Amino acid sequence: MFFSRTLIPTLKENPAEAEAVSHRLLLRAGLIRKLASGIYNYLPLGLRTLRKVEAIVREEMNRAGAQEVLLPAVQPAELWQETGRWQIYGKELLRFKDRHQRDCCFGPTHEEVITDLVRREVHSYRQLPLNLYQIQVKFRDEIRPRFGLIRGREFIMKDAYSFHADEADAEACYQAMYEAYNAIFRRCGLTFKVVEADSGPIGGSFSHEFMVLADTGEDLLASCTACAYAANLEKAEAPAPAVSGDAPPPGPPQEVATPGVRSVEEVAAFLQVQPQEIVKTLIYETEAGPAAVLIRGDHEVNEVKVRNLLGATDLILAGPEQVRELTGAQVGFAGPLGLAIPLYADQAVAALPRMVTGANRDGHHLTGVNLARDVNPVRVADLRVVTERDPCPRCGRALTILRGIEVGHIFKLGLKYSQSLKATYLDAEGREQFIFMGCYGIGVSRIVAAAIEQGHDADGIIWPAALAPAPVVLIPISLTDAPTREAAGKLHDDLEAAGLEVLLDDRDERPGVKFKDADLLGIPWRLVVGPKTLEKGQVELRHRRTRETVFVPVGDASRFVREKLSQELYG
RNA sequence: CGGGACGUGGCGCAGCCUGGUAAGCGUGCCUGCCUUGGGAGCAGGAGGUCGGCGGUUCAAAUCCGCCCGUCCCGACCA
Repeated sequence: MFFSRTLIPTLKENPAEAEAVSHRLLLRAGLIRKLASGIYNYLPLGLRTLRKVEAIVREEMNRAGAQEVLLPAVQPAELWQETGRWQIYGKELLRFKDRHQRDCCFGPTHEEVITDLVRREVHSYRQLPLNLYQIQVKFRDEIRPRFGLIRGREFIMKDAYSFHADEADAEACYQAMYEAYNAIFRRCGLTFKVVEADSGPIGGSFSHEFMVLADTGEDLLASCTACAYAANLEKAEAPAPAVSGDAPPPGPPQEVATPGVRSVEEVAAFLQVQPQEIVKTLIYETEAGPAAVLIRGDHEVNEVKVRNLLGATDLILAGPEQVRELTGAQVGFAGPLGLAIPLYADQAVAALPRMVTGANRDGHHLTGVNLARDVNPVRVADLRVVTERDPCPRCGRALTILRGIEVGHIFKLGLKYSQSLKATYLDAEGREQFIFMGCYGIGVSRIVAAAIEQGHDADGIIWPAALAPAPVVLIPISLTDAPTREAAGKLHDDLEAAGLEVLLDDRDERPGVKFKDADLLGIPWRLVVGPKTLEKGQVELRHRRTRETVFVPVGDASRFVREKLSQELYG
């Protein structure tokens, strides 16, 4: 590969539009260019890395017994209406009409299409199990695309769907995918963590996410410092608190005037109590009506847990008008006493012998409230977000909160789509059964960005060897020096003949420019050919990450690089 | 959708408050000379309807309005 003949428009300066490291470097290294918000062109080197990721994903998926297919990007509305998602999926679903005024969408995911295919073609238990995957362009009209390839609207995803005669077989496949995913991310050279995840609106009983650890990650995860427990913060379980031995307060709740004092901090300061003695009453609206959620003042509500407990699809915090209507007071003074809507309390609230709550009266709070004694029946559950102060729910040791970028997610889907789309098979006894399903996604283009978030320094990208657009860059110091030019040309040919991709920087540029670009591009190995070292029959080999430099005989360079690389790729 | 910021040659920016003599800097690009181990130097040159539309004015990159685009924060803590 010749630098001078390849479109690699590197940038000296940071583009104004890019903030995140990976976004900046993807643009500066000339790997991508933006066409519109959240929509990017992949340039030759960016595409090469993308293909590297795809190849690893393919190999491991095939190895795990999955078969590749390619499904359409444009899908008819009818299928989505059949599963009900035409209604449920919000504005993220890009909808449009074809020339016949038929409703269509650009696929954000392919459960409908694949299930439709399988229901048409699979009718017998003899055809199961089946694991079909594709590497496809998806479109999700994100509220706010950001960070370049990390949250684009158009992106490339590997999605696999498996079909089974029974749940046990689906679980075996889930396990196989779990292992395949570990292999994939390991081979990509990423530092990642597998976490328990909420299965979300896709449904299903359990699921895992694969998180690339990076400080810039959008996701928070709780990870045990001692055992293997790790979970998305949305999912992480809070330990049940010890029940207090303290007796409830002697008298009934006391109303105290707290004019203009509404936040937990203000109430704590005003009443001279600890935040953990105060209880926040959050009023939610759901499709099934309003509900109140009680959370300790020093805790945060976990809306995913609330949503799951209530079985609600729509869950939004009530606005000031609804709060007044339901509580009789403005926001800041809501409390559980006398509320005529369903009450839900976090288990930490239920463990409090006495608490301070709003009085449902402007400018007033109640002290000495006891949940069991004073309040209407309350459903108690784990409804809060865990913190680093909480112990691990499995082993009791310390938890730590990390940031990650979600690059993979595996779900056990169950019968959700096979039932709504009537995908059935006949079992050995001739009975019609719904097909059991699983689904498994990998953000292929996101991996490219995640690898950069994890691998970079002040000079540019540091690719894992497996993902680099090319493993070697070859820099001739001078093009006018015939021996240098010839030696570089020969090395280039030798390396390519040995099956290595090599980027020969044949541009008529000064060495400094080439060094800077080589660093920016993040190519793992740099071979420099120059008159000085050539006199000694040597070339210089430098490692991008460690900056370690060795001089090797010209004749040995090709073999040497190959050895170094295979060490890096295969340990 | 709410808040904030931005939009001036390919890229990064200044000029705008205080309208005219402001189309300017750096970099990149082209030509030539020179140079060649960490983004060299000199000389010459190409390239911009100042995001769009409308308004105010004798006069608009500059003031006003609308629109479009882009980025950042938020869209949950009572």
